[in-house]
Amino acid sequence: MTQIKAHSADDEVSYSAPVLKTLKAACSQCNLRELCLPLGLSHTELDRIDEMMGARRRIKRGAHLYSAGEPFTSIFAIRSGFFKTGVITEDGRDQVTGFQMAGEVLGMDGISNELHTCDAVALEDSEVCTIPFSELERLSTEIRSLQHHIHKVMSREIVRDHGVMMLLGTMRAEERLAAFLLNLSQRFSARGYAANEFHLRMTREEIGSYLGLKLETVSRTLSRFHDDGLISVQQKHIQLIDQAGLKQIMNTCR
Amino acid sequence: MTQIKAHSADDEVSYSAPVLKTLKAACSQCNLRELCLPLGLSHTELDRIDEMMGARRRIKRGAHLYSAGEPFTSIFAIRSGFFKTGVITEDGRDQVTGFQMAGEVLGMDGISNELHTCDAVALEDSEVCTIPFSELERLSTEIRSLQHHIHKVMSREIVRDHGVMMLLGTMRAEERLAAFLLNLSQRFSARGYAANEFHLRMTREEIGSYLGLKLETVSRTLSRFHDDGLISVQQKHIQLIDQAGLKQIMNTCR
DNA sequence: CGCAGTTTTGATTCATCTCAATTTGTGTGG
DNA sequence: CCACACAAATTGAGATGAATCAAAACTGCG
Repeated sequence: MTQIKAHSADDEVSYSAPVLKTLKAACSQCNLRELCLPLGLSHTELDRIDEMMGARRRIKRGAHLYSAGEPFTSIFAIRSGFFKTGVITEDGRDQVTGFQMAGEVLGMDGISNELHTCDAVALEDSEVCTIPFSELERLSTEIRSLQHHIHKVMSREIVRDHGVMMLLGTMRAEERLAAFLLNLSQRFSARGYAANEFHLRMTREEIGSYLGLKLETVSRTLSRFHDDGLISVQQKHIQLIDQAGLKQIMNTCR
Repeated sequence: MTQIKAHSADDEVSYSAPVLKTLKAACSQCNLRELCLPLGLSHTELDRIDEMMGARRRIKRGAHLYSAGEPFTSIFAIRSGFFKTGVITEDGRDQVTGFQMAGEVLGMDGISNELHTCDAVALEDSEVCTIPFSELERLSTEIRSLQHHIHKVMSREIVRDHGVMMLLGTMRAEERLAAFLLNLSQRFSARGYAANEFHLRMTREEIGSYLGLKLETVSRTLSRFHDDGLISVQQKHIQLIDQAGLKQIMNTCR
């Protein structure tokens, strides 16, 4: 259902290549390349990667890119948009495991059992590049820098997860929120967006789930930051006014 | 300092191979092979893997296998013993990110930046096989099942981390402890040890750090389990008396 | 045998959750 | 385009689970 939209990719009409070609992701043309791929690839290597890539897919806000339990075949590179990933237990508990934005890779949890182990949901209309995983493995036996890059990306995910464990295991609510806001800021600015003014794509409940807090606590803590002049909050619109102050909270709180 | 002991590996004296050979890990001889390596390797492939492997290393209880900030060159397969991994922030906060036992792989967090990002400490006298990572990458371009196995192992680590995030984010103290004990039990029994009687290698404080609780809470909760007839606790000696009851606590608590 | 590190247990405090009411925002259909 | 309904966010008051502080008991090691 979600891939129907791929045909209407309106930023691709200028291409003169045959229809089938326009459905595919073209890394060689992509300005996010340095996020998904290693540096220093030759033209031939890039061509082979273009060849290997699967279709682009548009995911409407609220739609699932994949769900826990589905068979795993591909990982996904986010071309534009914003996602959350999360797991749900039998007894209905929900844990958001991460928020992902353009240039980040989704779905690597599925490799271990050939099944996706979490849900990936678009938080705004998004576009992803499908990367058929066994194709990727095949090609990476020939392009060593590509192979190493896969390892790096997976390792980065592990390191990130350790950071979240630290956050959940040792930090109090204020510290968690401060860390969360600073992390978002840093990632937005790395993508050329404003570092201290952004729009939250997720609800307070989703933030809370990610940070191990209740939505009321998230709301209250944001209000306190607001009152203390650290940030400005108007619903989902956030301005970081005193980044140094937020950093201080992250460390000094205890 | 920690690798000095490698020479005294006393279970290797029966080998007739030259000294240098006895220092190396021999996967082909290892009964933990199915945990570290893919199934269905040919003799030639196994030989090449043996060739690629680095030295075995003995790590005394309390010694570091590696520390955060050290340059990354190898991952490690645990041959025997027990480890903890953890991160420490500048402001001195300590988070145990995992406990590892025989057959599990350590150090994959280091791939992303060529630096170890956490500490790995032996909780009992242990032995590990050093796997030089760039050698492993080289060889895995030739042995596809090996390449896929690396991906699986890393993916499994990501899935495990998500489980810990769920635990830290949504569970109360009793649930965390119950989940922790059941997880240990399951891993011990997968290695042929008793499923419901084991020795904790870590302190209450280390358990607490892993579970996001204070050591007093860990102790109290264990005592409560004991009083309720779910387990028997005598210091580090644990018996699971009512596994079903523990499972119930994991789910029904809320 | 004694000492240091670990664990247990108790009393109290505090941060976060829970429950509840209100306000604000958003999307849909008349 | 407005009004209505529903979802999201804010705010308050009170309950509670885990942290903190403190002291005692146990373990193992030199």
